[in-house]
Amino acid sequence: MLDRMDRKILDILQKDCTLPVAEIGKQIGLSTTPCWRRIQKLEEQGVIERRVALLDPKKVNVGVTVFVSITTSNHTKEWLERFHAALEDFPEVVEFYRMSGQIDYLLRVVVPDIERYDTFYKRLISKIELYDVSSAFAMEQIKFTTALPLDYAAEERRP
Amino acid sequence: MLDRMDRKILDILQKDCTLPVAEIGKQIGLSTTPCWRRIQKLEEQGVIERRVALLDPKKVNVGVTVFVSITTSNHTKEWLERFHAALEDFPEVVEFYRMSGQIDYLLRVVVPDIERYDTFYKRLISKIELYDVSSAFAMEQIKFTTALPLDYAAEERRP
DNA sequence: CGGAATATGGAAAAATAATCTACCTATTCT
DNA sequence: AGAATAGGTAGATTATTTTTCCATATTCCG
Repeated sequence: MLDRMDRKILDILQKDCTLPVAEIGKQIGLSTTPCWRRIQKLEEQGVIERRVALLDPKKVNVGVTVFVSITTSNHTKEWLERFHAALEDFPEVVEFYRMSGQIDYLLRVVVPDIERYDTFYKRLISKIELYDVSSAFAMEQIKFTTALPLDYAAEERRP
Repeated sequence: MLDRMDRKILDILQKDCTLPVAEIGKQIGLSTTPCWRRIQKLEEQGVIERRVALLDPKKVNVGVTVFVSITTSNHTKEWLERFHAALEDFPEVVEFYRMSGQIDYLLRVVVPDIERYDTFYKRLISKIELYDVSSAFAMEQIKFTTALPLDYAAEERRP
């Protein structure tokens, strides 16, 4: 269970993990040591998975996001494994979900432009057979955050 | 332009931004000071936007991802602003795109379970009028990374 | 109830890392 | 040749993390 202090710490670290522990402590009303211990514990428990640098997509030339909906007719274990492995190899695929409903899989792909998406697409379908692929282009990224809501963490988690 | 060294640095920092500069330097074959200077520059240029802690979604009780496709009939400026503002207020909405094609907007929403999604959905439609809303549930998050591909950053970026 | 065990908070010191400066060298470009 | 760029070393300074030691609650049994 995460108490109010833990959630305050996580709230801060999800926005900026460069702040000194002493500063975080000050913000939440805790001295350095207990604040530091809580952070350690959150890391041990795996609540904090890691700390990473976030880059500006445009500045690394991947300003275009495409959502790719995939349907497959092949549901064998062997195909699935090849599919997963294939997508791991594409750094352009930044998110990959197995879905319920009509669509089997959903990808979020980042590329510099539409031409490059086409190149990616060709490489994808040459690597693995897919029944149906449909691409939807994002015109604008209005919101993107890695900060998860913490309100639900106050309750007991389902097992 | 980002040269090979910059990309190596970014590659490391996208995975783990807690490493000491000296250690990063060692990994890429650069002494501390020039490595440090490059990181400073990448931050000034805004290539590195910020450094954040990533949490385990399940451990903060938001293990369920839902993609929400929204179509609207209202395209006035006033409606748009209210729409954007409304979604900013929902911490469950972690991604929000304006799309081309049939669907106008796409959201990624994180919640603890389907019941909670329903609660979210009701709050959403009570806040703003939407023409059509369609929800697709992710059964499994197979891949999720904040690390952008860096191969395209080697080229000149379009203005 | 008393007291051990546990959890939590705090102060201060020790260890580590970041930051910044100065100066030197090699390479490239004009 | 001279300017500009990039890397290197060394050292001083500051900032931060990590550890140690201690105090205070709170809980849980016998």
